[in-house]
Amino acid sequence: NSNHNSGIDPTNETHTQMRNGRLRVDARSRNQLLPRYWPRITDQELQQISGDSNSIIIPLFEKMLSASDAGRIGRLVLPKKCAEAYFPAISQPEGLPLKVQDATGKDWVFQFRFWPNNNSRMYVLEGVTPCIQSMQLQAGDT
DNA sequence: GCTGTGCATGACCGC
DNA sequence: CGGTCATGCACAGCC
Repeated sequence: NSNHNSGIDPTNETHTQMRNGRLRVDARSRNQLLPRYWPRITDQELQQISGDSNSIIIPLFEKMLSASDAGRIGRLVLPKKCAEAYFPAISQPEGLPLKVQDATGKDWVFQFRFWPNNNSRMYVLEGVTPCIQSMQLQAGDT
């Protein structure tokens, strides 16, 4: 778990909630992300995901899928701060292919890229349709 | 037509 | 009121 981070005050609210196994909010997420993207996975769910592996899994962010995320376009919009905090830095719009592993150990490859948007960027994952269909994800799912 | 790509637009929300 | 992001939409290829 993330308690190895010495910056966490053991008496604060986040820690208490984690001890109760009810709500986990990683300290870095609290600092950088809007509350709507805070990971809300429970310790119990996290333990189920990690299974028997020796991996330490640190929740970074969660997103509720929009209709267009889960639709047929196959593109999932990434919240900008989430992408820039936790994904590789990309300087070209074409971005990078990202290989990611789901909780069952299955590998997926998504293209992590961005579009120019006003004077900023919109980050997206392309090629998510196989994953979304395989997991039968719908709008509103996390 | 239809479908995918690349961006534009505008509602919405946090400040 | 400025930035974000869900979705609109024009354009290009293709059938």
